[in-house]
Amino acid sequence: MKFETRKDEIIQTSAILFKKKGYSAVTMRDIAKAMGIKAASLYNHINSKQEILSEIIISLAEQFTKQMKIIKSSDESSIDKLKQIVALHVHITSNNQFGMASLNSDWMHLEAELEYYLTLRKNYENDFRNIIEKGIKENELVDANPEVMLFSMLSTLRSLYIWLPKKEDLDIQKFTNELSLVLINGINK
Amino acid sequence: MKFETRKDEIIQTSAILFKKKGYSAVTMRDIAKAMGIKAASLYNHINSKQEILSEIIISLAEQFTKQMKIIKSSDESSIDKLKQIVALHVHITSNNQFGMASLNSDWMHLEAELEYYLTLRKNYENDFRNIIEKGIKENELVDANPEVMLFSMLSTLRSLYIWLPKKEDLDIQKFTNELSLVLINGINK
DNA sequence: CATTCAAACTAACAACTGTTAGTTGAATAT
DNA sequence: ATATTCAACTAACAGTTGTTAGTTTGAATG
Repeated sequence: MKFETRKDEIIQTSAILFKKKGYSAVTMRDIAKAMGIKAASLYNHINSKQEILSEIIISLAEQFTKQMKIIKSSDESSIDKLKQIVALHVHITSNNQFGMASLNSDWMHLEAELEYYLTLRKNYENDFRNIIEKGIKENELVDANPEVMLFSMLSTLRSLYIWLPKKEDLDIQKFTNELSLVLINGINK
Repeated sequence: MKFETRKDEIIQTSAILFKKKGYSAVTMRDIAKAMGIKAASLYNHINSKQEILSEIIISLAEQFTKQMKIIKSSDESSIDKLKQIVALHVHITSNNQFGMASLNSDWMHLEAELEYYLTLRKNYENDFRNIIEKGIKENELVDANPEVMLFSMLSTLRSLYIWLPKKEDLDIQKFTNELSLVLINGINK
């Protein structure tokens, strides 16, 4: 692992610890110890513990928002858009295993940026839902409850950070295809 | 809400707070305040904060284990067993919205009972996996990666505690059927 | 009426929390 | 050589943490 700046190193080190124990259970002294320095030294690079969490979560949330904007305004079929969403989640998660844990488990500990995060998430879910609803309307998808479809897909995609690390020697492209298949075509023969 | 004992009331009240902020961010004073008493008074009924978490999580994990044992040793088809697993998760989660949040998010803060919990979980996942693999072998399920199938279903089922509460006026039976359909048959027309 | 007892209370503890202030030494720039 | 900057340090803070000890209360029981 290499780091752009010392601040970046603090953030990535923190993300590892946050994934293991959660934001609240990790102390500034824990983070410092993991870096081989004293807690007070961290403040030469960051302003607060809160800032660390915020940097981890917001940057990831903005990546999702940015890519979703591209996906939704493309002119592909609904199924293909859904496949692209699957690929998006696999891609970001495989590159940010630890940060994604914070995004999913510690977002409620955001303070100044909580509202902003919730807006990003709401918009993302709405875009996702619209793609599903259009797919149903245009007879690409089965006529089932779109809310249940959204819930099922999103739950799986949001849990990727738990599963991806367990398969270290994973072919990402292959996994993306397998996952798309299961999510879209189900498991019934 | 009514409670069997005062200890029970502490556990259920704690579960509500744990869901909102996580185990580590909830203090004994928070729990006491929510009950209208002082923190020290909690210790007339419980031995430690840790015990509260343990009671919440282990009792739920044992419910799953117990029911899985029944499902796996029945002589139904693999598909029907999977449908029963879906129903099991919906049932337990709808009755334990708050506790399920701890089970999914705060299990790593177990101490004395951590190992026991991990054993229960591992066994549960193995039983789940065996049902899927048998389904593939007997041509009931598509010949896709069973690990991906397990991951996808289990992720969705484990996230139920987040989604169920949002649909207060939900017909549980109907929801169970819709969810089974999406998980098993997919969303593709 | 006296006694018992569960369940509340007050007061305190030692350890730990995030954070600030001021200092030091080494590397870099002038 | 001198000055500046960076990034570490020590020491300390005020507040919070889980928990213990000992005490009071009020209702049920004898």
